[in-house]
Amino acid sequence: MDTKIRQKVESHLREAELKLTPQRFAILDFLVGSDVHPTAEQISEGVNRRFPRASRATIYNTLKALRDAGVVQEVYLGEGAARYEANLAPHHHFVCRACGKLEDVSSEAVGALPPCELGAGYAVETFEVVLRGVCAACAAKRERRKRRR
Amino acid sequence: MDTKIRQKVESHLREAELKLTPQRFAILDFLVGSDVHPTAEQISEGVNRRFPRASRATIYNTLKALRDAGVVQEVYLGEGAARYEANLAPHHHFVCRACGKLEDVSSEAVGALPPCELGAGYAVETFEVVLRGVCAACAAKRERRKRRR
DNA sequence: TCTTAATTTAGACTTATTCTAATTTAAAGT
DNA sequence: ACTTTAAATTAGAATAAGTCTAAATTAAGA
Repeated sequence: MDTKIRQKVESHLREAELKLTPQRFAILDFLVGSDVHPTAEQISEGVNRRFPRASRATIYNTLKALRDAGVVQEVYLGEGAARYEANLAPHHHFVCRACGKLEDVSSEAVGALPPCELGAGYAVETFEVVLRGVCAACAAKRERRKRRR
Repeated sequence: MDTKIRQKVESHLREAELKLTPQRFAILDFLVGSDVHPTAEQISEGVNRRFPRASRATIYNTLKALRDAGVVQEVYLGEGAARYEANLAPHHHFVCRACGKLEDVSSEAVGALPPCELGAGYAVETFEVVLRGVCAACAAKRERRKRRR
């Protein structure tokens, strides 16, 4: 494992006051090195290609612990399984209607939400935005198809 | 059933080119009359208190059909089960961190998203916002608790 | 090294949802 | 009203995602 990533992972675990177990290293390392927002199932497959193996319970326990520690984000899009990522920069998501790809969108790109009127007494602390549409690659494909006609 | 709601439900079903079955009436009627974003399970319980009964498969099939027809919205918050509502006005959601309550937030209250920079070629068509924080009722409760000390 | 609380494990269990194949029915046509 | 038929409904089996349990292991502090 890349030493730099290993150190990053280690500091995350320490920060979260979690024991530094090989399983946790493996899971968090896998997530740090992934940009596809894998499901628990995919994380399990990826991690278990090599030593150390992690049981299903450990995969779920670890993901939950890391989520609670604010080290990973859990994303629900209603496609069955939750998806995970280790992107710590505040961000939102874009889902392509055509290819289904899930991409991160930086918080800055979305900008601040206009102060919303929720009635007196409401305190909004965070917000998540899911943008839906067609990604550049799919849009280009469509354009080409159109031109061919 | 209230004649007005029945007509509303009927026009929705016709619009969606769905057969007008008693089960569909019952399900959609239940949703129109609910403001709690029930789960499929809760819809099943509510509908099956009285005639006509609807099987589990029908509940799910109907909700999916209505969702595809744009008549109901399916909301996923990662709490296990999907939740449903018949609010056709464009809107977003607020989840209270303290009591877990899910509330609608009108589109106007949230306002337009600032034109986001997703890179060339991206076409954003819709977006959903989930606001999280503390609702007025819970905020008041906390305030009272604080003062008592 | 010893201790202990935290962690991991296999596998059983639960919950949410989908599937299947047989039966029924809404609605269009006569 | 009566027939027809594609669509819808049904009970229950099947699947998928995640949680729980209780025993075994282990990280980390004394």
